[in-house]
Amino acid sequence: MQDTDIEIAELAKALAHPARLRILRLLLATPGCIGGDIVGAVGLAQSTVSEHLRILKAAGVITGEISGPRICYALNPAALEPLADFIGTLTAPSAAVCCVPDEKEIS
Amino acid sequence: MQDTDIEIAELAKALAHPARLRILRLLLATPGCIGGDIVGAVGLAQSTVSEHLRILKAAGVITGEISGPRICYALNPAALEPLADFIGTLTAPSAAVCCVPDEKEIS
DNA sequence: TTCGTTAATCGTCGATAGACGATAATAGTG
DNA sequence: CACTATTATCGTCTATCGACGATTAACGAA
Repeated sequence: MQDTDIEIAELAKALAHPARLRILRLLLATPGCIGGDIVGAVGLAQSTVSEHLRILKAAGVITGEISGPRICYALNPAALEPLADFIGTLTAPSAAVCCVPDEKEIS
Repeated sequence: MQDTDIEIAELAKALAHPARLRILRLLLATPGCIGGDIVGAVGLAQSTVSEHLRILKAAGVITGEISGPRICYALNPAALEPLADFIGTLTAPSAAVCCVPDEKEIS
């Protein structure tokens, strides 16, 4: 159970910064690819934003795909499942499962 | 939206440590009050555990009630709702609501 | 190939987190 | 009141985070 907790803690740490939440919201609101627009949107230095993107990528929350000279970032919400499950366990001690059991392959 | 992100980041930070996750699991598995049993369970120094408990309490994730010479800690899962909502927004861009609709007003 | 654009990396700095032992503070008991 | 048990706080240390400027790497276009 310890490595699971470590994994969940890593995910939570990835979300534990307003700038990273902002980036995720930005990616959610922008279905297409955006590259350095993130830098302008969060109002931080380019290197700082790159570091935040690296952290999010390392946690698996986003994916980066090279698209010409820039990089297309996209959300990977499935990576957050362990964290979501943990929160769900805490918030719903009685009604454990509420959703469809496998939403992995939807398309 | 910024203060919301800060609040969510604070919640995520509270979960961003294996020892704190362990404490939360312990509280979930122990409906009754436990005090210093947490210290023995997590295997850290008493002062360190007290600090983790303080962080969790500051985030509102747990509550502490004085019960004689010891303190009864209890989960307060409702405090995690902003974080859970955020994750839900990311993970379910299309199917927004999947659960019981009466928990909060779904917006 | 050379240039311009974009992203990642490096080095550095200050601030914060995390751990510990030691020391208070609190509450019940004799 | 004195004593014990439990918890919180303090002081200190190391490690990590977060931000920045500067530099480097990768790629398309001229």
